[in-house]
Amino acid sequence: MATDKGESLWERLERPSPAPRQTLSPQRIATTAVAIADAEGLEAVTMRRLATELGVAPMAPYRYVSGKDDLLELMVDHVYADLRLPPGLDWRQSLRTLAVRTRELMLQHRWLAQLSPQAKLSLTPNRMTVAEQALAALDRLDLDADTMMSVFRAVDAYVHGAMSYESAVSALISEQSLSDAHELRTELAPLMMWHMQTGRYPIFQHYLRTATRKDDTSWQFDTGLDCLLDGFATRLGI
Amino acid sequence: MATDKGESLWERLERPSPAPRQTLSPQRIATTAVAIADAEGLEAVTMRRLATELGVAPMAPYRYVSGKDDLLELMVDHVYADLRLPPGLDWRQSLRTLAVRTRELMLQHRWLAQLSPQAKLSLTPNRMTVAEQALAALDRLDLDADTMMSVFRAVDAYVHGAMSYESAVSALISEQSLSDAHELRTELAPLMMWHMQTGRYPIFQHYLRTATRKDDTSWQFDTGLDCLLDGFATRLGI
DNA sequence: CTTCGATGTGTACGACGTATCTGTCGCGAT
DNA sequence: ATCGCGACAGATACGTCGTACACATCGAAG
Repeated sequence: MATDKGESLWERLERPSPAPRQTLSPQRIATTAVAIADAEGLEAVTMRRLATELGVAPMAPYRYVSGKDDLLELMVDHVYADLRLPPGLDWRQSLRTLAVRTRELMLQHRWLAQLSPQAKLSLTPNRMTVAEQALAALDRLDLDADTMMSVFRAVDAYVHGAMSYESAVSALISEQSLSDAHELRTELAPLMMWHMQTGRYPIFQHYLRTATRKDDTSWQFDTGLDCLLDGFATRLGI
Repeated sequence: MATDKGESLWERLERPSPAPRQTLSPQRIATTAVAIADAEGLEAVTMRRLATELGVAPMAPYRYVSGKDDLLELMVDHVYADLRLPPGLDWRQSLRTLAVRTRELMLQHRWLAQLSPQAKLSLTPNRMTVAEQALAALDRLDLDADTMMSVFRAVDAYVHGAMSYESAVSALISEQSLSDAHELRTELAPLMMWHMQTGRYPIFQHYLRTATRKDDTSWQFDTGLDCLLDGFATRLGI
């Protein structure tokens, strides 16, 4: 009923030609969606917003992704394309750079660590490639298949868990447009104070008073990671 | 305009008395919401659904929780009340039972592991208590505050990361009403086959063919955990 | 009896994901 | 040169969600 409304010819000619076709592609959709998420956070990534950004009708992207879940998978795969492991490293160097690079990736794209677990689970080509590279480094050790995989998974679990926490904190910081972690703590102080005033958390309180690396997230990440790697070394006999 | 519509007296008398007041409480809200999530998954937890289940108008719970985020925090705190560490354990036993109990909690409430990281981050009394208990076990070791916290955090990160993965898989299983993990694999087979046919993942393929504990998620969890604990032991000199 | 704060109700709005129908382009076969 | 078809994008609409806001109703204190 709206198509044959008063609009005729001239108006229709006025309308920018529906583009030389092939405006959309999974590539373009992925980069655009990632750009939105990088700039304004995951909650800004909306089917409608994506379409607007692409200069296209709300339903258009559905030709390429079956729904929002698909879009998220596409985004994950897209950013993981940047993650490659240099060859020729021993198992420990491999796992370590895997972990560190993944962390860097998640710091660059904070939304990555905020995705729901099932979006991160996705068996995506670029994620598979990363896994394969890490497994390749472990394959030389003559571990049985189960152990090899569980070593890989343990590192992956640590990285994701640690980054979930770290990027939730950093999201809190930028959400309130605070400049650094120290300001965050003074912001959160009332809540923390309330907890502490109950006197139920003496050791935690002691930590808050005496710790000197509360803001050194890299150190915290690396320390835990190195412990984990030490564990593999001792338990599996290098 | 709807209040003084035709409705008069008899209709108003018919209306069930607005209940003897104090129908709602944070407690009741939490248990009800948790029950919904346990039974039908996190996506079934809706403000409207919650209200219906409580026998109350959609906006009523807002007197007690400021929004959906608050509700999620309340739910997290509620289930963590069940998690206590027995006293008198050494540091390793403490961290291990902390991890294992947390895993059990997340298996009991699969939605826990599916929450967005910022919902899990919440500084909730019962979570604080758990942390305090774990830190207490570490406090006897004379580590500096930073190291102590990073040990605790590493275990927490591992647990959350591992359970994110595990419960995403188990959600996939129940989502398609498959009876066990083996059926899942035959269901996922086409996708996996497609990946394998590319020939780009030879080591992964080797794992799929020769691994015998692919479904033993407890073993996988415990193995990674024990490696991590070994790592603390060696790196920190017990 | 009146007044008041605490508590639950009713209604409504805007945003979101997405099903479906319709129009239009480009290309290969006739 | 034309026709028709399949791939592509537009337009519209529906149902559901979170939640803002104004109102009604209760219990108890004055």
